[in-house]
Amino acid sequence: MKYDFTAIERKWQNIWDENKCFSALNDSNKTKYYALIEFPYPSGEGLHVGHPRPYTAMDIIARKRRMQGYNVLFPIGFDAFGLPTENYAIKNHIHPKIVTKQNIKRFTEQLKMLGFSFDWSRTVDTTDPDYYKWTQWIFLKLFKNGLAYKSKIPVNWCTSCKCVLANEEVVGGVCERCGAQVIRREKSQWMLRITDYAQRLIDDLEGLDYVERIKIQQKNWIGRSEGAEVNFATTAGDIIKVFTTRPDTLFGATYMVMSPEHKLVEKWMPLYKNQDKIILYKEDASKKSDFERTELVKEKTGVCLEGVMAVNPVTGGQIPIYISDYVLASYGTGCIMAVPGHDERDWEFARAFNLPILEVVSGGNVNEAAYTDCDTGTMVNSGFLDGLSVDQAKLKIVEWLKARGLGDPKVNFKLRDWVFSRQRYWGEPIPLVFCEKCGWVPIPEEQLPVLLPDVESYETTEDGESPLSLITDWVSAVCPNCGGAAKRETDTMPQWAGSSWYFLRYMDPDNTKAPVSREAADYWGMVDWYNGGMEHTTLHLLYSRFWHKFLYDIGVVPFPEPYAKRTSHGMILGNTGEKMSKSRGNVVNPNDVVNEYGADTLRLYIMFIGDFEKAAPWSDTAVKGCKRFLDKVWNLCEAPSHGKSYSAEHDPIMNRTIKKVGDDIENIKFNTAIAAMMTLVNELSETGANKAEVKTLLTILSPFAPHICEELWEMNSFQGLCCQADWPSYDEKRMHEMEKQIAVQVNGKLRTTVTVPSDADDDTMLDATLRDDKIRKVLESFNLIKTISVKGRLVNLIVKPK
RNA sequence: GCGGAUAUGGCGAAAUUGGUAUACGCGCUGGUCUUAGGAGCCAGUGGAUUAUCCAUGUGGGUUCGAGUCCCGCUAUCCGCACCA
Repeated sequence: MKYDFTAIERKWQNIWDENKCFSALNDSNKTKYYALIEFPYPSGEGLHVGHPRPYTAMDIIARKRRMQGYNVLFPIGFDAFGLPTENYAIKNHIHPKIVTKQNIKRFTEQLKMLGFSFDWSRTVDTTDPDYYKWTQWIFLKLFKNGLAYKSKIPVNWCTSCKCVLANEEVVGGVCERCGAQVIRREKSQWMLRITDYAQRLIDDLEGLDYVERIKIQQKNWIGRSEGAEVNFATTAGDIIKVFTTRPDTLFGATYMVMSPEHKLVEKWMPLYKNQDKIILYKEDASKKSDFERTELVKEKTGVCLEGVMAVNPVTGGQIPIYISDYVLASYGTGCIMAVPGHDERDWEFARAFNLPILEVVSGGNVNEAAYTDCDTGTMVNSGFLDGLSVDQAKLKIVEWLKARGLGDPKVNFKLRDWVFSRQRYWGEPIPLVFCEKCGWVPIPEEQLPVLLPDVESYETTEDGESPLSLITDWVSAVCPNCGGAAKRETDTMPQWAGSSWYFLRYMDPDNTKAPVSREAADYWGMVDWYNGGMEHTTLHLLYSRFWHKFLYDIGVVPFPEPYAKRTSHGMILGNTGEKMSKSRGNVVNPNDVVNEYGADTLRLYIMFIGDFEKAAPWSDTAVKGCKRFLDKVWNLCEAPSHGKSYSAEHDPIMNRTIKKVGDDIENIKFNTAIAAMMTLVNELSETGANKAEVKTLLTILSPFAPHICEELWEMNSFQGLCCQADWPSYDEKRMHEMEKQIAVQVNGKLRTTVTVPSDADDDTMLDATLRDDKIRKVLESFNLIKTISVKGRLVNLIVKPK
């Protein structure tokens, strides 16, 4: 018979579906296992060949867990709010709802075609009012707990489109759509106080099984640093607060730098002798993003605030104040004390502006470069700190400042609060109204969801407000508090909102009383294994951990962290190693691969392509190798000889392969698991396999290539379905061959190999080595000084000439 | 700039974690079968001046032994808060 993958794949997908093979049960006496992928954004382009990489990986885990006897939850859904759909709607005048529906339909077909063992009965869609009702509910809880607030913050503003732009829509300082100048403009936005959770978000990483680099990136993103807040008096009368991690260098502070947006810079405007220059500089800075400001190793720019001086609190000396764009308003207090002797950026700035550079920590040469070492230097030129180490000086100076009310120890985080509002249509409406009398008032929970109303046009208004603001009927509301006239909030939520809690909804997708019932949350507990892209490490992962901790605090969920284990996959690149993108025209559509080779081949290849954690370029020709492998499997397993156990000849490799494949799956080394199965099939093909061998092969291969295994399983009349078989066990004692080839080195260089029994001890190995002709020849002219033996590996002879 | 990573044949990669570098696959070469081959099967395949020597981006170091550990370079990729 021929391997007709098209017919086979459709056949088994239907059978699995009819038998509800992959439905997770909420009442089961089996141990639960929750495997999670990042749900896709249903884009108009459809699935591309990068999607199946993480999905296949977690499908392999889910299928293996079922075979190991777990009650597995492996769900799927759609993160469907967002910019691309909205932009498509604007361009083509189609309701995003319709576009989303079409895209989800297409994605569903494509995902089903690949044979993933998702529980389709629990599918969620973030744009479904039954879902976003609970997203709004969570927002209201945050609001009521003081974690949502309004604040003026700078946004990207397109001067021509008159709308707020996402950073991604700003390319090289101009608007991606129209090419007009983009400036930074202040706008009042809803913010979430994620910074209140900063410390817990760091601390609780401790007990989690995340890949180490993910933990490191999260910690660095949150960016905790210890230091002090120091008050500097000014000749204008105001106090400037600065945050510094190096209070020990306070004697070396020879000037100050404020961000151009600092409130005091504006307040002091009448005092300046060089107003024009300052206004010009502020304007220039507003055209640059934070990224551009700190990006280049460029000449430092800035302007002195002539007319105002600051006072160094320890020396009492007056020092000048500058504004410069290398100081960001969003970090610390938006103002720094500059210590050019011991900070690189300050040093460069001081050089550019001819400012004095003072040495206050000895050990370097501050005329050559900033000396930033904290471990070895001693304090100098620092009055009462002289002679102390940096660490001692830090403690003493903070104590000194505190006693005089001039400063305090302070922990600072790089993490900023989460900008939560968007002036966009395609997002969850923020369920608040503004009442002149009562302020911001939440919509009563029983009135949720606040439905997204239909609009004529999806573009933002002239002054950058959400299109919802144009629907006057909808905007005008009654204040739930006082019954007076009120106005609805017209901003919507960012796409991150829906994806911050979706994994909870899968546990209990049809609940109309709560986002998730306590019973379901108790049973399913933490997500056991969450795999996703490295690009989500800082934002999505952090946002969802934050929301989850909040839900834990208010008693919705019984555990403080959402994900027990987190791994990440690398990207699939185009043929030439570049990112796959529509504009490059190198996107590979999985449908084409499935039509030509079948879903099993695609799944196998995408897992074989390379290290799962690293990026890998797609190759059209290399796919064939996996198809050839499946052809070989088909030929081997079609008609095996009878045999209830492995043949003596194949016993070691059978046991070894079971162990290797099982271990490799757990360690996300799918590529070497497949290589091991290829080696096995090559060996079995030489002599033919028996029924027992075929059964094991099909079982361990089935998580990777489930359809062909299921068909061959049936052809061999094995019991039940392959996907419901037990994961095979192996015998450690039966994994090894009787004999082993070991390396023989002379002075560390390989000279020959000898064959010894696998369990040979040092003496036996040495004996065999010394009996070797080549080695005997060597020893005729050299004296043996020392031997090093490594069991089962090598013998190294250290020799000297006679 | 800040943060995270990577570098091994013509290509994707592997290496029991300090012990025979290049497993597995692609490609290529030769053979075979065939009316035909862009199918299948068999053999070969790191390089060279081949009894040996040289090879894991690059320069040092530690070690009996280094792709793996340490120090210094170089190059590349990802993220940077309103893309998802």
